[in-house]
Amino acid sequence: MKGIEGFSRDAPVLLAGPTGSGKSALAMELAARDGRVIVNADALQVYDCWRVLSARPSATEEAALPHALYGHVGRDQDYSVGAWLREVAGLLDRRVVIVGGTGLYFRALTEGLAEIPPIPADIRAEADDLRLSGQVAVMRAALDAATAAKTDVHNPVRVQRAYEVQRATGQGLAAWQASTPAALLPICDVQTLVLQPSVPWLEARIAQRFSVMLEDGALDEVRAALPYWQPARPWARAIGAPELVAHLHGHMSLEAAKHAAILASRQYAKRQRTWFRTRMAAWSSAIPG
RNA sequence: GCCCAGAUAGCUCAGUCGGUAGAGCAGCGGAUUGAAAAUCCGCGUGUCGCUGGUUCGAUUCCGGCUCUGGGCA
Repeated sequence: MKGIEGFSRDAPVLLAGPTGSGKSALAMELAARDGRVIVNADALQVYDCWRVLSARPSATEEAALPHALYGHVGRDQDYSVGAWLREVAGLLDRRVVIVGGTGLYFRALTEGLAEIPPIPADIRAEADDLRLSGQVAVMRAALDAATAAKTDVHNPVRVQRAYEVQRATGQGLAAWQASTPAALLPICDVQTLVLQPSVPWLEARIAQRFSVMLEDGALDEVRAALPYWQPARPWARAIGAPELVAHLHGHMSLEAAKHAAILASRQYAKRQRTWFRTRMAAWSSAIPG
C-alpha cells in the first residue's frame, strides 16, 4: 500500500484507520521492514477476553513479530487513556509503529494529557449513582464556572467525569487541563498515516469480517464471557458482544445479531471518520483498496 | 369469486373533524483531555398507491382500479 515507502526507519510511526481498514496488516509490513514493535492504540484490543471479537492479531502473528499492549488487560481491571499513555511511554526507547482506531489515544499521545490522579472507587460509585438516578444536574451544579463552560452539559458521562475530578482533587477539570504537560510524541516528531477508505469499500469489508469472526469462534468467545457478563463494563462494549449475548440468551436470532453487530460497526466507523477528518487533518493519508 | 383491513420518509408507523404532514429507527453532519468500539449534539419535500368525482381547495370524503395481509366460499 502507498503511504509508508517514504517513512524513515527510525522515527516513530503513528498509523490510524477506521475499523476494518487493514491497518494491522500494514503495521506488520512496516514492523517487518524496519524492525519495529507494533504498539496497540485501540481501546478494545487491550482486553484479554476478546481476541476474535476485537480483531486482535492472531497468536501466530503475535509470535512472528513483536507486539505490545494487546490483550494484556483483564476483564475486571480498570483501564483508560491515561493508563495506555503511561504504558506507551515505557516503549519509546525502541522503534515503534503505533497502530489503532481510537482517536482519543492518538490525541493524548500527540497533544498531551492532563495529569489527573485516579478517581477513588467511592467517588466513582457516588457519581454513578447520581447519573443512573437522573441527577446529572446535581453534578453539573458542583462544577466551577470555567469547567462548566467547557463541558458538554448535555452529555452525562462528560459531566460525571468533571464532577469526579472536582470531588477527588478539589480542583476543577478545566484547571487540570490548562496545565497539561507537553505531549509525548508531538506530531512534528513522528510520521503519521491515517487510512481513509471509501465508505462502500469499508462497509463491504466490515460485513465480511463479521462473518469471518463467527467462523473463527466469536460465538464461543462470547459464550465463555457469559458468566462474567456486565453490560456496563468497558470490555462488554465490544461491538458484537451485546448482540451475541442477546442471541445466546435466546432474545435474538443469530442472523439478527449479526446484522445488528454489522450495523453497530458501520456506525462506529462513521464516528471514526468524523474524528480522523476533523482532528487528524494534519496527518498524511492513504486510501486502501 | 365475495367480505374485511391496510397502502403516508430508506424501514416500522402516527396524523390531518377537508387548508399538501411527523415520530422512532436507518442515514448524513458535528463534538469528544482518563469507561472513547463509550457518550452527546444538530439535520425531516415525502408523486400521503393509481384514477375519476364532490369542493374555492382532497393525502383526508365518495366511486372505481391495483397491490398486500386476513377471513368466507
